Formats: sequence, C-alpha cells, structure tokens
Amino acid sequence: MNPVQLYKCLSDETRLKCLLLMEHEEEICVCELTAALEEIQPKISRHLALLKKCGMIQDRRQGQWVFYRVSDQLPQWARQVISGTLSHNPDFIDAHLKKLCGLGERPERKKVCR
Amino acid sequence: MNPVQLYKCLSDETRLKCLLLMEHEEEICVCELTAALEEIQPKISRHLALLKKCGMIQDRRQGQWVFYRVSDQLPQWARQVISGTLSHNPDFIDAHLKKLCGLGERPERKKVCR
DNA sequence: TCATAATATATGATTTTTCATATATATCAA
DNA sequence: TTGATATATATGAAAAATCATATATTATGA
Repeated sequence: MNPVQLYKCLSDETRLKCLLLMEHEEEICVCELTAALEEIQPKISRHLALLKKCGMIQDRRQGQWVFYRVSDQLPQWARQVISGTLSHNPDFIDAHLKKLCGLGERPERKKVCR
Repeated sequence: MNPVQLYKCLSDETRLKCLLLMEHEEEICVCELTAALEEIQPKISRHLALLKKCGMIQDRRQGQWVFYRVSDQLPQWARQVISGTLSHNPDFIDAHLKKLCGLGERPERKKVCR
C-alpha cells in the first residue's frame, strides 16, 4: 500500500466516512451505508468499488446483502491511520451513526466474521 | 483541521514528499525541494502555497531563501499521521534524501528556529 | 417480480501542471 | 552609491488531466 494511494482513498468525504463506519461497525452493508450517509446507492457502490480495487476493503455476500469491512490485509500503519482518525474525530461520523441506530430494519448478520 | 482536508493535502505525491522531507529535515527551502524532487520551481511553489493555505506548513524568509517546516499549530493526531507515514515508509523519500545530501551548496541556516 | 448491488456512460467540476512574468534580495562593477 | 545582473520565490492565466456525480442499465439472489 503506497502512502499516496492510501491518502487518495481517504481524501474524499464519502469514502472516508464509509471507511470510518466500517471501522466502527466492523462490517456494514451497502444499504446501511446508503441510509446512514443519505446518498444514492450508485454513488456508494462506486466508491466501494474504488476502495476494493485499492485493497482497502473486503466484502462478503450474504443473500441479497453485500457486507464490507476494512481489509485484514491492510498494513498495520495504514490501519492505524484509519483507527486514529476515527478516535480523534468522533464528530465526523456521529450523525451517521445515530442514523444507523435509528434504522428499524437493519439486516441481521448470520456470522460476523470472514 | 478537517480529516478530509488533511488527506487531500497528503494525497498528492509532490505534496506528501515535501511534507515528509520537512518532517525529516525540520526545515527546508524551496530550492532544496526543487533539487531533491527534480521538479520545476513553480510546481513546488504551487504545492507549498496550497499546503500553507490549509495550515499544514509555516515559512520564514532568510535573505533570498524561504524555509518551510511543518506547522507547529497542526493538531497532534495530524502530526502523528505525518511522522508515522515517514517512519513506516522510509523508501518513499530515500532517493530524494540522497539527492539532498549530494547537493554541495545547500543554503546555510542562520538560526534553525521560528 | 422485488430488493440489493454493480457497471457504463456522459457531463460537470476540481485539480494539477506549465509557461510567462513579477517581486524580492544579493552581488558586483563602475 | 548607482545601476546592472543573477538568484530565489511567487503568481496569473491557460491547458491538460483527473475526479465525482447523475442517470440509465444490468446483474444477482430471494
């Protein structure tokens, strides 16, 4: 993971928020991101595709849902950038987390892990 | 310092290398950056102006030279991102540091500090 | 068929780069 | 000291490249 490539991934508000939500929730599906960020689905999908192509995230399908998480292949130092950003900027995704909790019908995870 | 703004600053190769060279050297002038990175002067100056506008760096003039350093106003967590990037990616600026040392005629600093 | 998600395309917006030139300081000869 | 010249840096303007978004379409699974 080249540092410039990492920071390009983090330099867009939608992408950064997606990553921080993944970091916070461990895993999250596209429809949850769409609802939490109040963005249209193709926009979210496009950014997820970019993050995946760069090796930032991994996904698993569960029925109709696709869950995304920060890649466990990510170098430690890059992972620390993400977790440090989250812990030092809680306000940045606060409203979106509230929206996430407010969703009555979040998809249930069968098994949370890879 | 908004996290997206920080990562936008770091998401360009020239800007990131300038910042890491400043972090490594403590302070460095435009002509040294130009030589170390082998880029034309207006390109370097443009990126420095952007970094300064964002509050990432500060400068001081000494005679004909202008020396730049990472701003001491930068939030701790942001500063740690820079220093962590440097320490975990030494290869990223290695060749440029070598070029810097190879410069016979580096401008002498009268006083290193602000 | 319905819901979830991905992809293709076009377009607009932003960013980066370059060139030309301006400013500021330093040097040096007359 | 004055004037000429060199060096360091900044910036306006324009071109080029990149990126983000919206719309439309397609794919996949229940």
